[in-house]
Amino acid sequence: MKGKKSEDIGRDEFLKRAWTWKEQSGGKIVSQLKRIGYSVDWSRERFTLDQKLNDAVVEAFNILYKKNLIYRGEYLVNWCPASQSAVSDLEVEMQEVNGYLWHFKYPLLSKSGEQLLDKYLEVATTRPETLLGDTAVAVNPDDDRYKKYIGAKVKVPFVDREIPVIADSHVDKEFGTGCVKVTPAHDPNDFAIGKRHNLKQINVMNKDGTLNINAGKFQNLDRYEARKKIIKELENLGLLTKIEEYKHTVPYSDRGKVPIEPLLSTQWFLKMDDISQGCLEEIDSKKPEFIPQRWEKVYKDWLENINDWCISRQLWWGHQIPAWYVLDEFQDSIEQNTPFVVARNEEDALIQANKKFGFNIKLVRDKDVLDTWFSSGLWPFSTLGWPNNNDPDFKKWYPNSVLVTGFDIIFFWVARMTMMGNTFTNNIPFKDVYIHGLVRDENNKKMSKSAGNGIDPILLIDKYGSDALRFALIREVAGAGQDIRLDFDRKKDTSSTVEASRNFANKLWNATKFVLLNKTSNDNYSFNESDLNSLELCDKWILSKLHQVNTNVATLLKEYKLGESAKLLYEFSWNDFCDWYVEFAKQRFNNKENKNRQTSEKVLIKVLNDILVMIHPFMPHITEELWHVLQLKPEETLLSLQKWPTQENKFVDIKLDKSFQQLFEIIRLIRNLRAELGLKPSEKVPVYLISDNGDLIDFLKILVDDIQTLTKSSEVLIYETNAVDKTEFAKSFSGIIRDLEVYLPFQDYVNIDALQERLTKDLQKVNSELENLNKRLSNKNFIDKAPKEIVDECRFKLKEGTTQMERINKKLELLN
RNA sequence: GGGCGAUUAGCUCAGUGGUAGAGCACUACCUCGACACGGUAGUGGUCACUGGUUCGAAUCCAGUAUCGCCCACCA
Repeated sequence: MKGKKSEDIGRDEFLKRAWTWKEQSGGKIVSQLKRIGYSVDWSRERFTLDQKLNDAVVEAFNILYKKNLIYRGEYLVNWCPASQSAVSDLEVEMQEVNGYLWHFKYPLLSKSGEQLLDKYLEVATTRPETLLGDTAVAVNPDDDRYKKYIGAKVKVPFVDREIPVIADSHVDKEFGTGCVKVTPAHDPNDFAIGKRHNLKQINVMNKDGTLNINAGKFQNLDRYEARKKIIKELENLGLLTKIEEYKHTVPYSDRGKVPIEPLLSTQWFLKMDDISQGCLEEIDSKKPEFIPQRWEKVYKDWLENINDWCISRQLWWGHQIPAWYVLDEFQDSIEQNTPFVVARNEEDALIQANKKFGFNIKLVRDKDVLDTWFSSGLWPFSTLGWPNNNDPDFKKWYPNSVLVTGFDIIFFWVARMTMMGNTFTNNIPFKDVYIHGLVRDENNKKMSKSAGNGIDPILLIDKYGSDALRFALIREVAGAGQDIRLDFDRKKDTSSTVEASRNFANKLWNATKFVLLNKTSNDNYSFNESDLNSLELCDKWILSKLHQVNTNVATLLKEYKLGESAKLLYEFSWNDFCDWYVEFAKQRFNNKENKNRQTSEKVLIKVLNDILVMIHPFMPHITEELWHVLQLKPEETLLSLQKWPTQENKFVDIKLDKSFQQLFEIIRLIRNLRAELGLKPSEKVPVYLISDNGDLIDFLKILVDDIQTLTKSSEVLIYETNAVDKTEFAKSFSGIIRDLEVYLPFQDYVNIDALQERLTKDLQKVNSELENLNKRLSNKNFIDKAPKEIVDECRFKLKEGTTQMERINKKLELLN
């Protein structure tokens, strides 16, 4: 095991060796060291600890120590025998294993003396080897079976220790035999019982997981070998009564991947009660505010049930604990010594004084280091110059605005930062905590290094580009912190979600190409008075749309709705701008006599510019590039530094939006009718638009050329209802969009069978819809209780549906 | 054992009281001067299940199932 304490190679040597491991560990060592403030010194080929960060850590330790929040004590800690270090509760992972529950008997002694009775108490355990450290047997005080034995003694086999039978309400009468062997030095539960009953703590294990001298004849055996041997010998003694198969959870070390051993040892602890209490008070007033909100409960629950934090680690990397011990010439162990903690930069003075006065004492610094999360918890302010509260960075940027992170790190990091921040700066270090989802693999499993189910982002970046990957992930995070299941095809290294984003990037690229091809001047895109007067309807429409998208995206971003923002921009760019506006613009550019060409250009550039600026945070590279060629900006002028585009309110025109919406529906209907007739784009036929809505007629007349081109019609004829004789359209397909009728006369049609089939299907659909509407409208309750608008809408739909049905019937008639 | 989230088109997901949407995939047509990584028109769904509230439920409530995650000292 790398960095194993027992090798005792020394801190310097470790860092030297770590340098040689940095490659074979795949960067793991480097990232771990960097995270706690080591930097890479390439010239000296070693890692060095950032002095400023180290000073901050020492300062923090001192403050906490002086407030009596840090203490050193002998407690049960989660001991990882592989890395030979204590680990915190959070680094323990529970794993379900198929194990056994062994039942065996402890011989009872008579109450008066040492007389061995012919009676036994039966206990059950999953870890028989710990019996060597037993100091009591506990029963429930209300258990009638065992009441009479409370106060008696039993004899522990092998070590021949006489231990008392005690009563403790923790014991469950129903489970196992109802008798629990109590091993205060090797089980957290038993430790608590031991405290309550003042039991001796007998440690039977060494730090590497082998048994120690207290284990008697089992000394030096590994914990699992000892288990086997003990079971065998218990059986030989006739004390083993039952072996039950038993599924239970065993704590494993996250770090060493071996079962944790609860071990009695001397460690440093941080008292959490007061600190967490402070944060609990703050969270009541939304400090910090969690987005999505549901994580607040998770954070709160954890703070409410927190235990003291074991902050010492027996590792070589990290910030060494700034505590010193005085040893006289005969001592070489610090275990039993009282430490004293000194402030930063005082160590030297201490050593000097010691020398100067010729004290014949040894000063030894604690060898342990701090849990990496101790220094990470200081990160929001230690990186801004703290403990110097007058540092300009600290003054300007603290508290931070938002922390973006995954939920897996709420306890490790977020809570530690809020607690440290609250303690040292009287401030929660950030206003908002945005918790994003995690990427899952195609089997819905969390991606992790250890499971090996990760997706190498480089594969996707090589194939689609980093902008595409970034945009795809943002687009998918829509459901506020919902996990992302990437549709990654492992065999082909493809993902259709990322591919769609790549296509979008390509669309932006080509839209910009179109604009550049048609650009005639290098003027900027700001409008003057004459431009405003020569804006056409479609210009006004796209500017109105742009304004709305702009404000909506700004609002969504403020609410951290990143996915929705991305989707909105995607739709606006592709559907409104590329599909419709660019097509309108083509018309204007193709018309050589167009006097407003300059204005059209300006609108086109303005809209594209704003699209690029708004999409920039989502697709930084391509937008930066396109923006530069569009605006002819020098390399040093960065899009990243541009302000969010502003729009003029006067461009918003909801009525115009609605008119265009109807226009699009009309165009789609014409295309649809042409498709039904099987007309090829080259086959041009006239189309008749008929309405008694004067405003609509005026509107359509202005855009008549656009309708003609976009529907590939030979002619678009617009009439008022009473000005036309509908019998002329006897042989025509028709449709209706609100108050406008569309007629498409024709000579021939193709694909009669297919069309007939489809029309019949349409008819069925409309019929069932009408049936539904009729049912609702004939329901008295509905008429009475539903809002008027809904009822009216129903009536309108019924009318529309009836006309639709007539038209389909007519079409079918014509086909026969 | 406790808690949280998910379940909607073949796939990945939006939609949170008025009768269902997007992208990909699929079908047909289209190389038309930005783009085939494209355009146009389509096909495709008992909104996991069972009850309840309501004139009306994918949407609100209760329960069930499946999947996933987090927390937890039953020896």
